[in-house]
Amino acid sequence: MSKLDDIALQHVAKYFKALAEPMRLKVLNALQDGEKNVSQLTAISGGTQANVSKHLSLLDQYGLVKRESRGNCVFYSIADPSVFELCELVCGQISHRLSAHADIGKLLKARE
Amino acid sequence: MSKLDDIALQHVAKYFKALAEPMRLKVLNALQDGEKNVSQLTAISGGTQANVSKHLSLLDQYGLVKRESRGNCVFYSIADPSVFELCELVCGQISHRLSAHADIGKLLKARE
DNA sequence: TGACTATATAACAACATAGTTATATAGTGA
DNA sequence: TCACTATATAACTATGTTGTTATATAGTCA
Repeated sequence: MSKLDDIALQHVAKYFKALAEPMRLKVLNALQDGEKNVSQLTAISGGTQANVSKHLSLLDQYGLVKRESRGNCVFYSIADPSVFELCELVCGQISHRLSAHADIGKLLKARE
Repeated sequence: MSKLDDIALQHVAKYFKALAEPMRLKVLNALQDGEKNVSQLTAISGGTQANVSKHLSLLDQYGLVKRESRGNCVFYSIADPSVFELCELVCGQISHRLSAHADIGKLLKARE
C-alpha cells in the first residue's frame, strides 16, 4: 500500500506542480472562454513565444490542455473544466486567509 | 486590473506550489485524522526530522497547517480541511486521465 | 544545574525550473 | 520553389528547491 500510495502522491504532486506557476495559470485563465492559438496566448500573457510554447507543452503533457493543429496554427483548449473548481477553491482559501489578517492590502503588497 | 490579477495569480500559484510535493502531501494526509507532533510525522512519513520540520515550517507559513507547542512537543494540524477537497478533485482528474488510456498499470509504472 | 528529548535552523550539494536567444520545423500561398 | 508565418526546441543562465548533516534552541525531569 505505501509503495502505491507514494506513486499516487507523486502523481498528485505533479498535477499541483503544473498549476504552481503564475504564467501557466494565466494561460489557463485565458483559455477559460474558449480555445486560443499560441500567438493569441502569447499576446494575452505578455510572455515570449518560446516561453508560452514551453508552458503549453508542459500543460499538454500533464493533460491539462488539449492540442489541435489547424492549418498553420496550433489551438489549445482546456482539457477538463474542473481545473477551475480547483482554482476557485484555492482563491477561496486565500481570500479567507487574507481576511483573517486585518489588512489585505498590506499582505497583497508583501507578496512572496 | 492586470496588475492586481498578477498578484492574485502569484498567490494562487504559491498555494499550489505548497501542495506540489509528495512529502508535504504525505504529511497533510497523515494529519487528516487529527493533529500529530513532529516526531510522529517524521516516523509516518519516513523522512528525516530536519526535512519534515522544514516542510512543516513551509506548510505553516502558507497557512495550510496550524502549529501549537505543548510542553516539549510541537503539534501540527490541518488549518482548513477543504484542502482535501482539492486533493480529491485532483485524484479524480488523474484517475480519469489514467483510465482514458487503456493500461493504468503501465502509466503508474511510467511515472514521471 | 545537568542530562535528555524534541524541534528548528544553517550550510551545503544536487537537481529542477523559468526565461532568454537563436534556431529548427512545418504549413501557406505566390 | 521561395518567402512568410506559426510553433517547437536546444542551449544556456539564473534562480529556487529538496534533502542531508551538523548544530542551535528550548522544554522536561532528575
